Amino acid sequence: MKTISSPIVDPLMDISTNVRENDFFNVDDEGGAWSDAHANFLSSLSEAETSDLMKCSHRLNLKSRDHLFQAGDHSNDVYIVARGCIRLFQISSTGKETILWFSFSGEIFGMAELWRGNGRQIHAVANEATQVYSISRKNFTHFLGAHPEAAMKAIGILSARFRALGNVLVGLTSDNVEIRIVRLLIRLAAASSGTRCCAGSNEGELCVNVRLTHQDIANLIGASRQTVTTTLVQLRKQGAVRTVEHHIHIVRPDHLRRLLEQAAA
Amino acid sequence: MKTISSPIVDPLMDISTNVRENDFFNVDDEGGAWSDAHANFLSSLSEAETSDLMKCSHRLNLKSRDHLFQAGDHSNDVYIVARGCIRLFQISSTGKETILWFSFSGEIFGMAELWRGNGRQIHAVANEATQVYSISRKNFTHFLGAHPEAAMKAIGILSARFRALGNVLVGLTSDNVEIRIVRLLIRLAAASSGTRCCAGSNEGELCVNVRLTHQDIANLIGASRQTVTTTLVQLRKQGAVRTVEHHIHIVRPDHLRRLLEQAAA
DNA sequence: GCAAATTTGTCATCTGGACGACAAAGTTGC
DNA sequence: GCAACTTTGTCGTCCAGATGACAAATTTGC
Repeated sequence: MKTISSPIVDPLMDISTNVRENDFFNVDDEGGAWSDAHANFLSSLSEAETSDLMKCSHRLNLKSRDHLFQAGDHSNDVYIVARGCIRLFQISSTGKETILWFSFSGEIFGMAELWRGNGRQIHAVANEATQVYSISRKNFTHFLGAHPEAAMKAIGILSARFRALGNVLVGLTSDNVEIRIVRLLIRLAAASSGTRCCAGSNEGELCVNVRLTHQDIANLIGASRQTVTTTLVQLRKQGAVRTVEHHIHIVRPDHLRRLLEQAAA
Repeated sequence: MKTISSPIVDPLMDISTNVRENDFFNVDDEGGAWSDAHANFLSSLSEAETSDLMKCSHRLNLKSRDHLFQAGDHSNDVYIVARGCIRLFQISSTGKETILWFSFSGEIFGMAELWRGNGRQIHAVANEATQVYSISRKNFTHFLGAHPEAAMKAIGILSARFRALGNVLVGLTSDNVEIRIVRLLIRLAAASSGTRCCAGSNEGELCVNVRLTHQDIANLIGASRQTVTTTLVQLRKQGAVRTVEHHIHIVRPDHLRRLLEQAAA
């Protein structure tokens, strides 16, 4: 739980609480690939590395729903979230949106598209008011070359992301909608745990600190909006979750855990 | 189309034909992420890099169906396929197999799991008689540290793999089984194009040079074996594909391309 | 503060594809 | 070369979840 003290770092950047020791999260797919994947890149860097990276970055302010880049764009920057949340998604040939990822404070994104000439494949949109640092492809590859340690971390993050996506894929082919929603909520609770919940949360409750419409959830798990609504109503009736100020709280993590275990049996 | 001439490189390693200029493959998801992802890591290295890497590798011979590693294993090696084909898959909590990937000659795999302590998450099995080079985690990270260029290539490959997986995910949520099979065949034809087809192939025909049961295809696209059989029979009746010596040939690439276009409209 | 737009909740209807079952064809190992 | 096993092909049945439609509630922007 360290606080970054480098003077170069923006005061916005108080991402001091990426604590994921909560035992519950390990229920999720074998060893928390999801948490690894949401590792805080920025805070994993040394002071020298952070300083070097910040020197060649500049900050962008995004309002909710602002587009950072779209499929087809030829921008080739890497971004690090300073504060807020970025939604990364893809549009299929039939026009359907599939959300691949949310990037929270300290997370790096846009990396996977650096080494390809054909422009972006995915879309990046601010999910709420968000500040990001942008680093040009040239500066970033130069940075990685100069800091082999950081390059290893980048590979590690990319790897974790890859594994997480693999798990989603497996879930998609073998779990029903209810289980997929439960998994998603647990994952998002873990991923967003770095951001503090403004709303009061009761004892033992987990906060999924992302603003999500049912349509968003549907796009994340590959289901229809209606089915998501119905399933969520059920979970609420069971007392497993509740809605607090536009986001979901997991009231009874143990209940969700049990659902997961039942599905496996 | 270069041939590796370094004396350290095994004579088995005649992967001189990873030609992917075939225009057809670009039909596939915006810009051939799939082909990038199946990039030949080994032949992309310089002679000095190859030599360094080979020094610390040792070769393994696998019979068809031999297990290289399983989920839970604590082996931490990276592998490069010398010849043959490795199937990489995951088993869900309900026991269902999902094939994530096939690695062909020259491709590197096992990388995504280097940076995690909890052992393997996926399974690697020889899909046919296969030779691989194995490099220990320690040697590999050391190698990457010493060769920043190679590290960049590794990141590039990981990135492409990541994008490819993202595309599969999108396809899974928005395409029906027929389209998913068509996409798969096109992708595999591109990926396996480095291996020459022993069977005679007619003019304009593409060879999917991997031995696959219908069950395998089902595990790759998240469908049932029966549906795959039925769909494949249909495609065969349409004259789009044919079966040659345990593998599939795409007789009329244009026909498949048209199916894809229709689905998008 | 109110109109417009978005999101939620709940129907009834329809279907792609899963699942089980089984025979025929093909493959493997001793 | 034959027995055991695996894979293919084809049924009929069934259901999770997609789709469309609409009213109620909530949010947003001027």
